[in-house]
Amino acid sequence: MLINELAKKTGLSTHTIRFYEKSGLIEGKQDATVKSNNYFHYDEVTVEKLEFISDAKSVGFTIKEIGQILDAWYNNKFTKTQKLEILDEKLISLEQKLKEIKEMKRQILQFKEDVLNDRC
Amino acid sequence: MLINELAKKTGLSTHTIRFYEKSGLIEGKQDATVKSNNYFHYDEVTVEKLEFISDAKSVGFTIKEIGQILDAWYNNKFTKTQKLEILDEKLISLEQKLKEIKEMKRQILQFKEDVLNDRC
DNA sequence: AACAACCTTAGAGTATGGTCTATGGTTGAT
DNA sequence: ATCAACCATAGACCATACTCTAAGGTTGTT
Repeated sequence: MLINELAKKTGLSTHTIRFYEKSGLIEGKQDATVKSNNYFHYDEVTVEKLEFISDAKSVGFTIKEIGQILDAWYNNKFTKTQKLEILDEKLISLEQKLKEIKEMKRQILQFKEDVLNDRC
Repeated sequence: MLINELAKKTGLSTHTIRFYEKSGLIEGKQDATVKSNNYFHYDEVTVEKLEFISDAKSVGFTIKEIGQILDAWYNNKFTKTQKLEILDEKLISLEQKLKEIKEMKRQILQFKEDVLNDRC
């Protein structure tokens, strides 16, 4: 599929998709047999990747971190051990985020108590 | 205390503290009886606020959102009902974040499985 | 008095993550 | 052949959240 269809499928703008491509998160392919244009083609894996990118962004991962995860999963530029290391590192940071969010919830619930009891 | 001591107590730079002050998150007081300078003084509540700001930032709240929470807690520019509304809104967004992070954890564990079983 | 170590404001500069515009070429339906 | 709707690249512009620099004043110790 071309970029417009990819945009429609993922809900991202073509601008954003191009930005992610420039950032190395995804990659389209040009058809060597076609010489009249230089259009890029994207596959279903790219759709999956973009969906993952959206999810990963909303949990606070940076573009760089997301690139690492995608490389660990889809690419062969890392050894098995390196891939596992990267993924474990991300799991640890997710655990950390979970802890922080739970603590923040606790704190905001306390704020609510204070408001309810006119203590502030 | 003056800004330098505040910085040491909170681990934030004076630059960052001034940025937060300009953003309306905290507020120092000038001593009206002293005319030779215009130094700002900060109290223990400001220390607490800055600690909260750091925590709130790490769970992904923006400066604007943090300002709202602090206003809901410390200020009287909102009614009780409005305060509770703001805090509930933040609790909902924290729940949402928790869900997203758990889902991301699940996904990365799946990636790990795939790597371990040479499926990628 | 002189010096380090503080204080202030104003504004410039940086990194991240987009978002938009300009320019020019291609495709496909009429 | 022409026109809307696409495609590509390059680079400008934006918001957020800092981070730093410049310029000038104050304080406290020697």
